[in-house]
Amino acid sequence: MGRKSLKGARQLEIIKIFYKVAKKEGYENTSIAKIAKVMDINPSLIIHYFETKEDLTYGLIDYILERYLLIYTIKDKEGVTLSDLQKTIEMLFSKKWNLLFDDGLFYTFYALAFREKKIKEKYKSILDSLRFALASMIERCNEKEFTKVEDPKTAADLIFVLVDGAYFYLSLESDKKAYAERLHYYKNKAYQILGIDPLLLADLIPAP
Amino acid sequence: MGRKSLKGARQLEIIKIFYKVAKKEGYENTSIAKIAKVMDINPSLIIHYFETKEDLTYGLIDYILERYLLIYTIKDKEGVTLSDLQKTIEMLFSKKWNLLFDDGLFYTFYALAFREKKIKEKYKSILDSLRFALASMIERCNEKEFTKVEDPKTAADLIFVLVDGAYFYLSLESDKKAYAERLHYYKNKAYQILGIDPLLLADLIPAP
DNA sequence: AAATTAATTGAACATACATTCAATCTATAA
DNA sequence: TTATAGATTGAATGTATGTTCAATTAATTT
Repeated sequence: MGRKSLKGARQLEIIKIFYKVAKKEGYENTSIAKIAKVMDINPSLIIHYFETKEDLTYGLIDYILERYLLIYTIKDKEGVTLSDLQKTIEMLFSKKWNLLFDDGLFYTFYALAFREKKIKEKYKSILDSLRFALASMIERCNEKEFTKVEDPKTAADLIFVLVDGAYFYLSLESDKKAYAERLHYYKNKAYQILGIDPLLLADLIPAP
Repeated sequence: MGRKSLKGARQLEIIKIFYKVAKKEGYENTSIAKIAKVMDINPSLIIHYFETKEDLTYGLIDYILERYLLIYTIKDKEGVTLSDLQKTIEMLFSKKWNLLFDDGLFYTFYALAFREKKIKEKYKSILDSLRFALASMIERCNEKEFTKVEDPKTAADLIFVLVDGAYFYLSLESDKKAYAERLHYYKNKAYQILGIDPLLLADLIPAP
């Protein structure tokens, strides 16, 4: 008996507002009081659902990493086609995910990982699972002889190094044309690693 | 007449302690009061030399970026040899600079760049100058026919993408062996880009 | 209707923060 | 020696922080 618990739902609501405020004003400028004000609730209610601010922060990190994982949604099905692999590459080198999660916050918590082991492990496991997913996709493409990639795991790693390295620099680039050209260049490098001629797939690739 | 100004020297002292404390406890946990306590001076003295905390933070960022630039010290002289280029590559793929500046803080302020235009410009200009320096080094090696790199600028960019992308992932890797192996692999990729056979240079490269 | 469980509020807490201002101390030049 | 400019202190300010606790309100079951 008693009242139905809203814990899960309420926690998510709070995290979403936390995310929203932190995106706008920065994580370090986002207090429990601010979140409460935006939600028009009492700050102590937030403490009621998350015992400490630390817990709340971990909640936000999980939220962001889940969305980070979500954007790539690398297919796990058996019936992988070359077009699936290609769509994945296109996705990795697009900037669609900006709509799903904030780069600034992603890097903020990445920086935090250097001092907090828990966060480091979270990030590591997410990054690993993405690499693993891409590697097994390449493997299945190999099996069906769509590709002939020698070492799928190494190839997947290298592609992600390109992705991460490219965005690290390009996030600072304000010239949109330069941005697009560079990204396109690195994308072609990725296709090269896979032994795929991007010209053959031209129909599916939007012109740069 | 009057007293000699200590401004410059004192500012540097303060920044160095700021760096030290922030490295240990994180930027967001480092207050003016904490810095003052470590230095055994009054907090208001810090405000006297840096009008606001913002100014102090910019000072720290400049300090870190200067050191970041310093570690690479790409030679600017005319007499560039193949060994100079090679030393640069070795340096880029070593982790020596950990002694000079803290990765965690470097990424902390990198994350801040997403919200603060001034910081973004600082980072961009540092990253660009490194790329430019490497590109012109390659060019001079081309002139002397040590290398035959088609597009030195693009090659330099690509090498830095490898560096940045590799460290982005590897900073989360705690397995030292895996860390070293991966780094070595990406370094070889860099040599490949330059058309240099790393085996020919084996004497200068420490075994992985 | 009564009992129970959870949601929510509101007041209060100690603490830490960046910054201010006036006062004092100290080195240097005239 | 005296005037002066800068170094340094110390007290004070107002604001924001995370967290606590008791009190109240609302939903659900018996």
